[in-house]
Amino acid sequence: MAEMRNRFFEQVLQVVRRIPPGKVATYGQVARILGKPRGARTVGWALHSMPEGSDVPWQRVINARGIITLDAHGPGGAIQRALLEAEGIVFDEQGRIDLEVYGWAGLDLAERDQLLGSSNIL
DNA sequence: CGTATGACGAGCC
DNA sequence: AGGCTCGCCATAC
Repeated sequence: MAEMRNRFFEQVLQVVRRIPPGKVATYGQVARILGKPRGARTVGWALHSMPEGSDVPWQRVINARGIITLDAHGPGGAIQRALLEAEGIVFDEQGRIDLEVYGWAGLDLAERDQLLGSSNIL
């Protein structure tokens, strides 16, 4: 089989690539999709060590409160915010994104199964 | 092989 | 309400 050592790192990137423009997902949500409901931190770690020049829309991942965690008061956060606003996402006065409006619905079961390698693990 | 490190999250003070 | 602590988990060293 091809690379069965499919690192968690890569699984995270695969899921993030599925987040459509104008939508956002939370670290915890991505972790849950990968079967690690308590692995939110690890998702953050995966994105922070992501290779540059990748096609991964990393900016679409924020925390559970709808707020940008990455360097919130520095250039990193400003860049992420700019990228999201360019996709049409609106931030409220507190710099928060309304997950009820912009939250990604997530993958349906078929997609998730396919992404995870479909070895009928569930 | 043990310790440290986060772009988190939920709970407690 | 806002801030601090503790638990989680896959890598890095």
